[in-house]
Amino acid sequence: MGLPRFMKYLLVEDNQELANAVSSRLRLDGHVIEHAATLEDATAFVEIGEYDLILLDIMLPDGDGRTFLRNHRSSNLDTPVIILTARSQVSDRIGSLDLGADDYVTKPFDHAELEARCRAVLRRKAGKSQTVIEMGGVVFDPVAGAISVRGNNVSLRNRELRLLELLINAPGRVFSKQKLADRLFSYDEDASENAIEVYIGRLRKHLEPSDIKITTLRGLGYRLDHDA
Amino acid sequence: MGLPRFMKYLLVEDNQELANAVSSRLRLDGHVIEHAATLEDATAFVEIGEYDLILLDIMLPDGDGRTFLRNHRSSNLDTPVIILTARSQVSDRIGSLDLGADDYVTKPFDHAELEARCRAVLRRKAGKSQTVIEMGGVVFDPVAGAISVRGNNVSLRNRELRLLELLINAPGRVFSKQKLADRLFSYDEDASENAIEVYIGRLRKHLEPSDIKITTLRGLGYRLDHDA
DNA sequence: CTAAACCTGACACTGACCTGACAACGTCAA
DNA sequence: TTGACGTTGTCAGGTCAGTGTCAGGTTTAG
Repeated sequence: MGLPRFMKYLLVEDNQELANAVSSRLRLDGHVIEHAATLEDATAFVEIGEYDLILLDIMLPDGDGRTFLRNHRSSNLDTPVIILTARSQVSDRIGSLDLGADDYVTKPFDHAELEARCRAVLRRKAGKSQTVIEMGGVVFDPVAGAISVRGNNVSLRNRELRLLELLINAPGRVFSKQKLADRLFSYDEDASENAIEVYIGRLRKHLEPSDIKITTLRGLGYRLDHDA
Repeated sequence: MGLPRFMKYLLVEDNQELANAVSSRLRLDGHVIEHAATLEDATAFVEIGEYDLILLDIMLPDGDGRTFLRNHRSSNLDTPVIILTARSQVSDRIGSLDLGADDYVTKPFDHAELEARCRAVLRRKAGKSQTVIEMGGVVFDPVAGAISVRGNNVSLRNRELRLLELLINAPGRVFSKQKLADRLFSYDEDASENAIEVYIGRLRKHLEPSDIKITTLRGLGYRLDHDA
């Protein structure tokens, strides 16, 4: 990777525990992290320093993270921003689209996943801001929560969308049904594993015209593949 | 590959029976296990010794395992942590990912599965996201659940894959049929030793075009060799 | 040479997975 | 409130890939 090795991050997050965990993780890789717990702090930080990447929580004690993002963009600053958002309805994301978020990660997240996203965004920064994921005839816009297959807009339901989101962000990787269920359902919902099978089926139907297919690995899980 | 063969584990678990089972199991592979039954003990252990991997129960008599995890992370220690959690505590294990756990296993678990997770995490740690193992024309990608032999993708079944994983992680080491059976099958499955012979045969067939051979040592077991 | 250990093609079975149908639930407008 | 509508998870029935056993053949140690 031709990227500079060490980056400077700004983490805007009010949950102290989560902030500590993320910070210490990223520091292990040699990055510099500064942490703001409020919008006010974040604004102050940005005025003083320069950052390579901003990790931004949406729900903050003194306001909506999107206001920050909007102000940031209107100051003509192109620092890439990754949104940290709670397990959410699609509607939460709509609106971030025009504000110029570069990517988003839904809590809870694997740290490996967060790191991967950061690297991806930083790599992209060399070129232009690209938020949509395109693959095998499928265009997936995570921030808007919409997909199109071979040019046709397809409206996915909430669960289908989130399932696709999980799979397409790690193509070629196996997800056990257990893991998918953990990510799709919150703890008070107890859905059977069959629910996952059903959703995989529904999603497959939507993806039929594309070159993306979801492979079943019996006893292991599912994997999204891009067949040539 | 490249990994030290013997690791030092810290097991934090208050259930004595389970702790013994896990310990003795891992010791069979030559690893060193230290066992802490309380948060207090665990903290003491971590202050004194260095560990390659920590297995951490969430519910402990003197507090929540996540407290430990949080402290551990904020001390900038990057020892990988795998959470052990009961099936019902879904929210626990999800939240733990945010706190910097590397993986989680739900009780009750197969020992085979626990071992697989441990290997995966250790590999990830050592190889900096280089998770694939390459050897004698065989590329083994545990995350994708796939292998390729001389460039051709080969789809292995669940059991074949796990058998290969065991062998390729310790090339040159002899595994008795008994040991392989222990690793491949859980307690409630009682397969004959012949099943192992069958799987070895099937795996050999897949590996035929490669430079990897599985050698039979009569009366002792099997060994994976890389012949020049 | 003999017995034990190992190999392997064939086969039956089980349970993991798929899918159409449906009921429960929430939403929205009237 | 009512009813129409979209979404969601369960269920039951069917399919089939993966699995382990077996029987008979082959190899090896002593």
